[in-house]
Amino acid sequence: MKQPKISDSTVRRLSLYLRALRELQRMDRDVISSQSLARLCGATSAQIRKDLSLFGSFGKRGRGYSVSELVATLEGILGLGQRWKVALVGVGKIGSALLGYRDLPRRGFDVVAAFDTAAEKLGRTVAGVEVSPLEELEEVVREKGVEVAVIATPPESAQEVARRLWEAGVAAILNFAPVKLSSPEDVAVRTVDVVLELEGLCYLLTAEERPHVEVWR
Amino acid sequence: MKQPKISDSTVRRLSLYLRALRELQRMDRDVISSQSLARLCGATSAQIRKDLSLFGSFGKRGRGYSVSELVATLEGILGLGQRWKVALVGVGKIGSALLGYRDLPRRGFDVVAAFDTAAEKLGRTVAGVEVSPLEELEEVVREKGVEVAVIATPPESAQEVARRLWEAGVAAILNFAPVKLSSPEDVAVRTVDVVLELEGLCYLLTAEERPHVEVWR
DNA sequence: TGATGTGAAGCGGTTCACAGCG
DNA sequence: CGCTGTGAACCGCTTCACATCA
Repeated sequence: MKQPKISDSTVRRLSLYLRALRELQRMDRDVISSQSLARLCGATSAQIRKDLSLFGSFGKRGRGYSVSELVATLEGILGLGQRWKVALVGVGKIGSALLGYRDLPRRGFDVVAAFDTAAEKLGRTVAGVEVSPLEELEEVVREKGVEVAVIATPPESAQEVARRLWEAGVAAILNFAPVKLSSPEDVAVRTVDVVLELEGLCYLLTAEERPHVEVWR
Repeated sequence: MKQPKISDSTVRRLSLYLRALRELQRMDRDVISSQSLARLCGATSAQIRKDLSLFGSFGKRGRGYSVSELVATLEGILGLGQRWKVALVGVGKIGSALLGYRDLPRRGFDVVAAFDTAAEKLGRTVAGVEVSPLEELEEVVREKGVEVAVIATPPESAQEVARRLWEAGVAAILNFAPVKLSSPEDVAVRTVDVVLELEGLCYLLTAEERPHVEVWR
């Protein structure tokens, strides 16, 4: 099976499947059909089989999939066979919340460095990680071998921080600042914007209330 | 122009355009072409024109769009002409971070109620909002006229909380718990899962390193 | 028998290319 | 002349339907 082009939505779903499968694993379920799995993660069975078939065939006809095997397979595909070293830039409200988020180490992500500019935060240790001054970013990132970064700075600084991160060798960035980051194409960036999500929900609310407007403006 | 079916990705982009346009407004820019706007938010000019054309025609040929008019138009489309009352369930790390997040009120979302089960948090006021016991959810939600809710509870409680929310009349839910919420189709749900985003990034990192694997498993 | 794996069909979103208009 | 608005072409993801095989 050749390594094909995988769409972003497929990758998202693979993560979704994995999340559900781990849940099943905790419940000691050891075999599952694409149909049951579909119900658990809000997909369709055909979609699941198609997604998996992009990488190989992992099921047994007439029976279904082995939960533990499929977990291992998906972890392999997603690159979760290793632990990832994460740096956090910006130790404000969101940043601190992430530092204390137990699911990160539990799922293979170790926050090994944190940066901020505010003098009163420097040197303090939050959830076992010392907060370093932003000037030392390049140095610490290289020294500790950081692979993934989370940006939780104000929007004004995000682009600049991002540039410094990838110049220091970070190739994946999760951005919580509400700005579009422009980046070289060999750097992977995803942005999470809470307000944007809320706005999307509100569109649906107001759209329902006006089901058949004739002229828009 | 009839009210058409708008895809989720279009709605997301409209929010994206709006974010960039507000930025432009702050810089006193008053007219912009689809092309320049495209550069600012990582889209294509054709995409922007197509998206907008679903709702009407708002530009001037040969000139571009009026920034302030387009902001107003998009706010109208997205239902942001009003302020929304938000309830927060779960005042842990993420919940507290959201309570203190200034962009919410700034962008039209007022957190008017917060709930938790932990006795030591009850009655305390976080960022101007009193934390109420979870039992009072229905009562407070109805009393205050809450329209939108944010779930930031542990995953085990999320589904139950969600059900109670929509039974109390909440029609839009932003969910930070890493579980698939099943909901009636007249309730809008979006889930933000930080670990899932990180996993997606890691796929790209490892996929780059193995550009042409011949046999997958 | 029952569920997988997968070509083929269907569909919806994106891009193209240009007519239309200020 | 420049940029919008938009039908038409294109492309890729999703769904269907069934041959396949444990």
